[in-house]
Amino acid sequence: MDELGSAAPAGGNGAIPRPRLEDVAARVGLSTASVSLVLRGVPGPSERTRQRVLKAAAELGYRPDRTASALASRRSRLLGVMVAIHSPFHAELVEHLHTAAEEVGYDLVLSALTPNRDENTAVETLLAFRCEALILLGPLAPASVLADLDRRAPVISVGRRITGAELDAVRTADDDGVGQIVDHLVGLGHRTIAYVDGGKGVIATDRRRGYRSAMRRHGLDEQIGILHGDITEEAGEKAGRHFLDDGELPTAVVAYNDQSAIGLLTAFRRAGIDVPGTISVAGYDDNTLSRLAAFDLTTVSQNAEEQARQAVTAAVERLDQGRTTPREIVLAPSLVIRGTTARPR
Amino acid sequence: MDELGSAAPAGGNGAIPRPRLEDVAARVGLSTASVSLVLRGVPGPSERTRQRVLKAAAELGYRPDRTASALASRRSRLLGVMVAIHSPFHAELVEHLHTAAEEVGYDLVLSALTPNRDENTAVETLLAFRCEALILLGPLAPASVLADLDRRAPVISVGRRITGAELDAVRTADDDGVGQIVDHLVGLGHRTIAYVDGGKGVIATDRRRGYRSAMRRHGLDEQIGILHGDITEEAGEKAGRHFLDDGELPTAVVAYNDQSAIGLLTAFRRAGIDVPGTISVAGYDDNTLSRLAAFDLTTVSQNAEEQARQAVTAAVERLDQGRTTPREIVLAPSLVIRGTTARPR
DNA sequence: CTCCCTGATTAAAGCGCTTTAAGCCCTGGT
DNA sequence: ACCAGGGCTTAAAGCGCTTTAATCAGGGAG
Repeated sequence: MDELGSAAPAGGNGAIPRPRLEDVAARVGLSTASVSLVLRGVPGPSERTRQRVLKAAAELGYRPDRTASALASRRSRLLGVMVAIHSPFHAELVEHLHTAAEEVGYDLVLSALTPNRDENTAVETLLAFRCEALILLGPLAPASVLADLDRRAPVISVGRRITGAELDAVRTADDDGVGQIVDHLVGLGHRTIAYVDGGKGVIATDRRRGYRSAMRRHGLDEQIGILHGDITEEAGEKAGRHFLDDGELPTAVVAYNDQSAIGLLTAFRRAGIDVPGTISVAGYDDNTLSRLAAFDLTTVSQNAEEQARQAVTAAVERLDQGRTTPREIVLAPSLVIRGTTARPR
Repeated sequence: MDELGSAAPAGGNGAIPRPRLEDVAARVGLSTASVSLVLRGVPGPSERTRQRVLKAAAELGYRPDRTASALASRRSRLLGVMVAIHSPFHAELVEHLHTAAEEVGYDLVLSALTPNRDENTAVETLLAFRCEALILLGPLAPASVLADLDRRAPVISVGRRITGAELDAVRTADDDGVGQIVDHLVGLGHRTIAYVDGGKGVIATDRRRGYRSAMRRHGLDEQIGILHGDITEEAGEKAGRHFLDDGELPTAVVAYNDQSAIGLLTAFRRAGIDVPGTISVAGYDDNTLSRLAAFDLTTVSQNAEEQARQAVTAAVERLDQGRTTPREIVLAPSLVIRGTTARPR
């Protein structure tokens, strides 16, 4: 196919330069201006011209040079996404961000967060690429830093509540999510429902609050029991062993997240305690692990797709529709009932 | 801090433009040429000039515009990485690619592969960003397509063996990896060692071959037993049930990958069969799951860090050192012994 | 015929950088 | 006193595109 000498430069070194707008223009005997208009689908050029240009471009294998057009148009049409590359949940968000962005004519630049690459580097990279807006997945930086950043480019925080800063934020109602779990368990007949905490972050605070108020709502104030924990599997395991040592098992345990819940499951199973026969366990996040048949964990889904969609919408509103007052979009999480919760006894 | 009006543009709409090279130059009364030289660390400018420029740039919060410099220098210093965003192994590779690239003065552009975003789009995006080389993680495209691509920009395939095409490839010796597992099991005293296959891909073929030849090497030709399977957890579970239905359990099972091995574990545990007491199980990949205490799976590590490093090196060799003949770099995988393998009986 | 549109096309001026060749100013040799 | 040479600095020409204002060819109206 494509037998024209037009084809391709060498990957080696003596590379033939890729075709430019000018080459396409020369081929059809038009100006680069016209070609540019056609290729961008701007109305103006006649139908005949349009066809000829399109044909020539295809024949030459022309691809616009993003860097050049970004420079000239002062618009990169790029959304920068900071992502913790190891997080399955972020992976899911990215997936949906891609499709949402494409629908509105934007492209994504991903900047990974790793043990050696902090939020600052990640963000500076995005800015260096001239991203027009920054979508930060689960940013940890203080609200004030994010606010400063927002002055350089619109910032949309995803998955984290921002307090005390005027910033766009998309998130799910974490307290509500935990509330749903508690409701579910109470509905099954549970009364002694313990909670394994997730530390001192904003999210952890919300979930803990959700647990507390749900318990109160059901008149189970007396049964409130919170164990220290964090975001890791180990924390869950430790909490599990704590329950076992204690002798007095609750009939259900809700964990801060899926990782922690899986730690609990591991501890219980190892001790020969049947889940959900003897004790019910629930997590939060609906991550890949929770879906494994080996765990089949009841959990709460954060609805990645909708969050992604809203984040892109927020960005577009600020970029193309001149919105300037910050917006907080809080979505309702949804309970995912699987095999680790059942009637007590 | 930073109380200069110099500070920051507005994230809203009436944004103050970011400082340009020219602004820095004006501030110190020099030409943009000099400032450019200083900022890039090119020798020439005097020490005094250097200091003044650096100071001014810092005061203005100047950040070079990648797009502009890429355009002007005809070098983007960008490596494009195609990554299956959902893969934990790829996440690890990306992490190390970042650090390796940074060491040689390159930056990464990630392009995600998702159910709705195929290899072609991913790659075209990278090219549109003017990436100088393409690092493809586990590409599925036919070798010929990759070879064509290589004509547009140097391609480095990671994790997959490329046959019949002149291309750079970095991978681990999959046959050797499985061989190591078999050796380990035989060393423990196992003789009936079954294998759950991974389908018909290049990698699956290599691993299967590794299993076969290792068994033969140990004079266990008679014991060779290969079950149909694929890359998923379900496949492992199915294989596990098959063993159970069959009645005749081998003393050890090696799975194509960790996912599949975890499926096996799930099936066995569910049936009340003790692992590794009654049967040993091993996977391949050393992914995040295998490390969970709940699984604690014996597996094979593909040494992400070294692969990443080699991939970047290969790219740099072609880009900056004019290497033009393709190179295949095959690394030795390493056995990771955990808790799912033990002496038989 | 002339004039004024209208629709199609394009010349030309950048976008924010890099890079090359030229320029300036000194110093030191003769 | 003159010139060569070295150390710094910079003017200016792009990089590959976009965009604005201007040009141009027709066509219908007057």
